[in-house]
Amino acid sequence: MNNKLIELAKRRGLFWPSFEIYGGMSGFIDFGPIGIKIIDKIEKLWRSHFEKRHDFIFEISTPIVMPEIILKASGHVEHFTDVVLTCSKCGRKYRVDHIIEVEGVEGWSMEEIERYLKEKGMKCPECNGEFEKPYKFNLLMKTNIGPYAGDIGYLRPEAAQGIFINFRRLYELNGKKLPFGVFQIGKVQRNEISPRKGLYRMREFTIIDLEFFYDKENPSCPYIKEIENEKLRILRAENKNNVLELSIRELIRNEIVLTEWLAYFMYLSKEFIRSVGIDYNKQYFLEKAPEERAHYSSQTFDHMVITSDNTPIEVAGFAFRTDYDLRNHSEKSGNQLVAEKVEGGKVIEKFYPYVVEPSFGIERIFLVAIDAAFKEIKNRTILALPKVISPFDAAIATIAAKDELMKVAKEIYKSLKEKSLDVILDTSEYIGKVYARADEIGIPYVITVDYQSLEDKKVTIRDRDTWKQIRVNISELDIIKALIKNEIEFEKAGEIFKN
RNA sequence: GCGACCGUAGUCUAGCGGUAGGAUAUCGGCUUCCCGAGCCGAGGACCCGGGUUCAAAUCCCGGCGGUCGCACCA
Repeated sequence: MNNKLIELAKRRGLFWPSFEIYGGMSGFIDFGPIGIKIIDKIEKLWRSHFEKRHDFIFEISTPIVMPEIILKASGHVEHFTDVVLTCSKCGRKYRVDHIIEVEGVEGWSMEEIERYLKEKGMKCPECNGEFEKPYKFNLLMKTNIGPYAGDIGYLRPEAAQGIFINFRRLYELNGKKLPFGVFQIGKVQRNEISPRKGLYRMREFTIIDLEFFYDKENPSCPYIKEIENEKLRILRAENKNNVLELSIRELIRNEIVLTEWLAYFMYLSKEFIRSVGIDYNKQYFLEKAPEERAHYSSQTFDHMVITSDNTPIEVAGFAFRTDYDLRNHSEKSGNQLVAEKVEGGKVIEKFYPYVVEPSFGIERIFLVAIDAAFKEIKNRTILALPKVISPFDAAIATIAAKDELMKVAKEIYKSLKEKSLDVILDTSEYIGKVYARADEIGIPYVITVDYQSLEDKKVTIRDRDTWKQIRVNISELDIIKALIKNEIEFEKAGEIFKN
């Protein structure tokens, strides 16, 4: 990631490494006042794409700590554990299933693995050295719930399980109708072996998991018709060299995407990621090969974004979880997490709904958004964020730090706040500095009170991207709302202003 | 976890055995001032611990972090 962007982030309060005064700890990031505002707007924008335009998608919130039994049922305790083999000679580490290619090796005890290695005389494939004793590495963060050591808890590695285990209630709340989707936004933890690359691989991060439940015998998505000609860029698992550009119709007809709903959500995701400032041609969906997929998934696409230094970053995942989770939790809990088929007022069948899961990493979306927005023009740094995710709608400045100008600026600040505009007052400095500072954190507009404002009750609005200015009546400043939504052209929003 | 490099004000950086310097940011003063403007003034730093030395930011050892490469990445 761009060093200048990191420096900007620390200097202007977007984010910085956590626990700094005690030396720090990689994999954790603190978000500052400006970073949080951007994150908040990204979440709002996500809601406007996925929640607000559907009446069958709603939000819940469940605990971060989970009793062990839940993550055992979900398969995470078993599958999130890697048995690692270390070569005593060259120090390379391998996952045991990469060395011992025997069905069910994940279930073996450490002793069994050690005996097998000895019997077969297996050595390090790189240097032919002997292996050390195998050991388990679990990516789940472990804790105890209450005072008894036997009550093991884990910090959730995904927000999904909190939704699955509530299926019965959620299904009831939706009037026992399918399909419907439930999401939650929250922190999750994964004990990564060696987190790197700043914001990219974190031990704690914010996820949006959307679990969408539908009847597999009625799998069609009514929105597909509207979007079937829209194209997605796809990288197939069997041919990772060529990005294919395929329409939604082709993806479904050729069974490249196995379910209509998954294709629909992938389309929404493309639009969402575009709205945070990422061009179509910097996005693609990467199909995961069977051995690359999570244990619960029958098909997975990763939504990738190519950053300014040409690195692909996974910002979202689309998994076809089938009935894996509801089935497992039903069997392990003894509760029937099922939907009902009713005919003539009678329940004639109970079944497990199928699940497709769009899952988003907020910090990564934040990362690609600021990366794409970062520009250097004429020795100036500009974070050209889309206006909807800018930390503020506008800054209010004065041409000089004079009391009579400040008074007007404060009145404007107060009245725009009352009109629900997200504004900040920055009146203490030379105007060029205010503009530069506003540019650096991506504020799209700066409203400036000058001496003439005292006479004509007008102020200038300066545009971040063009540096053009218009002059508008103070009483009409809520035109900023229309400007933010791109409902009106900047130069038509007021009189052109020139010095 | 292994290897290489690195850790100095909020930020960027100079110093590499002898008073820790600059830029920028911050604070105060002046400045009728539309793109990091100018002048004056102020405060602010050697990651932690141990060792060598008359003297350590500097050399050595250990720790903690970071960057990159290898490995790992549900």
